[in-house]
Amino acid sequence: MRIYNTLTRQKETFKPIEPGKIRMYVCGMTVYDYCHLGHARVLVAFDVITRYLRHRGYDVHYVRNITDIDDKILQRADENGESYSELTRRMIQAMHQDEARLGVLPPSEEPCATSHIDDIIAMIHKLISSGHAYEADNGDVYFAVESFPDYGKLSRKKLEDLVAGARVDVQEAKRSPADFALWKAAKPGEVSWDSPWGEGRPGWHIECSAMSTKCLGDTFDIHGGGPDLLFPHHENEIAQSECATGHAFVHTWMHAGAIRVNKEKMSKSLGNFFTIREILEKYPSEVVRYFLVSSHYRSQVDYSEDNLVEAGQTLTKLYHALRGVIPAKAGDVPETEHDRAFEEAMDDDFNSAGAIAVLHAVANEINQHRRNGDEAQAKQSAAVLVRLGGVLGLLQQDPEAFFHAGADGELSAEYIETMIQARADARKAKDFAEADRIRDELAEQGVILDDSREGTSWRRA
RNA sequence: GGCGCGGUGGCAGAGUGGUUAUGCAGCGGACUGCAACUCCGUGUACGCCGGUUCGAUUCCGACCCGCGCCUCCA
Repeated sequence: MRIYNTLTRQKETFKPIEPGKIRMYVCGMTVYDYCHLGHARVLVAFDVITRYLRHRGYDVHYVRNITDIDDKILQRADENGESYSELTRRMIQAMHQDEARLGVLPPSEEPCATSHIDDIIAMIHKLISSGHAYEADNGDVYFAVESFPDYGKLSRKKLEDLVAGARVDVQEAKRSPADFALWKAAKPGEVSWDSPWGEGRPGWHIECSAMSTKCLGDTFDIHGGGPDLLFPHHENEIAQSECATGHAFVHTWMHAGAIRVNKEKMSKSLGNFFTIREILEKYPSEVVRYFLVSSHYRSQVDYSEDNLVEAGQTLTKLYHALRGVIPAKAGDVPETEHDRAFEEAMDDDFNSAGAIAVLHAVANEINQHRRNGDEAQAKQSAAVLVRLGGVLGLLQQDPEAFFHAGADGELSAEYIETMIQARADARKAKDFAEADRIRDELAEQGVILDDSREGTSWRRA
């Protein structure tokens, strides 16, 4: 299996530190607002990666953190007139709902920053005593970037360039402009924790270093996250962790690609981001997941109406192959050439787009068997399709449920069934004008009818 | 300015030194009361210019264009 490592900028043959086991950490979200599409991309990407690694027989310990204390959380809670903990409680709950709807399995562990203040303080303490951090005049504690010769190895930045750059926040209290906060002194009235350096709270980067090493050890296999975390967040994590533990931090760094919206960068500052729940009002959740999985996790994807509609059409085709076929029992279906082709694609840096092409080949095979009247073979192939789809977190619904799922305000299933019966009566009486009128009427309301020997089934457009 | 990624057919999106990606859409045929679904067939491709090679979309170099990070953001 080969995985692209951001640290070396190339695909490498993957070898776990401990045979058969994989320790993975992914930066989760800061819970001050609902999850947006960018979060969905990272969530789904690492969900597919975890599912595939497990499919390959690895015991995966997947840790994804929650940042539940930071400036944005305090600011938002203040605006809302609620406590920071009430805000984060609500947002964590919402995140779990969104995840579940996208078919994202929960991580093995989900540590929160505020539950690990002791570990964070212990790590800062180590950094100060080893000369990698210092307490500044303003009460903050900073990491001394110049004390770590490897600083910049992940993002390939040179310290002199960063220091010379105009965008670095120059603060009097810092020794070097590129130094970053490990501990922030509390302002009056702010929520805070006691520490050797006075009341305050952790900086953003330190929690990930403290929690990842706490949960997974000084050195672990994979660390992932969104594309914009590469610098400074992950660069800083490396500096903190390697200085504190004296060991290499992470073997393989993985970063998902960015999401664009109608060919424009999606970002907080542009205000053009969509939350997952907004998107799920317009499209079925599995269509959104299919859209995300149908391109490689590192590529940039463009969210647009056209692209989502196409994803829906394609997923519909796959479910059509499964409709009316009861898959054979998984245990009765030996590995096929499709399984091998699927794994060949996924072994190459999780090429889910290539893997989906295999799904289409299997669907085509089901349809051919059915056309040839070979139900037994169709059941076998259907089992393969469900098995491989499951590795991507797709095609696990009952096909009828997928076709019938509708939003509020759409025609009810009962009404549709009644109309189908009326049309069947008309057809029996050879009153095709009436039959077509009913079909057209339903079509106008977004319901498409499919006739077959067994009767008429329906789906929503 | 510094660092990095990419330009594939109408669209989406893989991949490869010589042989079909795949999907959506289109066209022709079969099936159907007519459709839908499905099946069969079919067209359109690798930004530009050089180089290496028997042969390059695939390797190398220059150029053009797009994008990302360098600032809170996944």
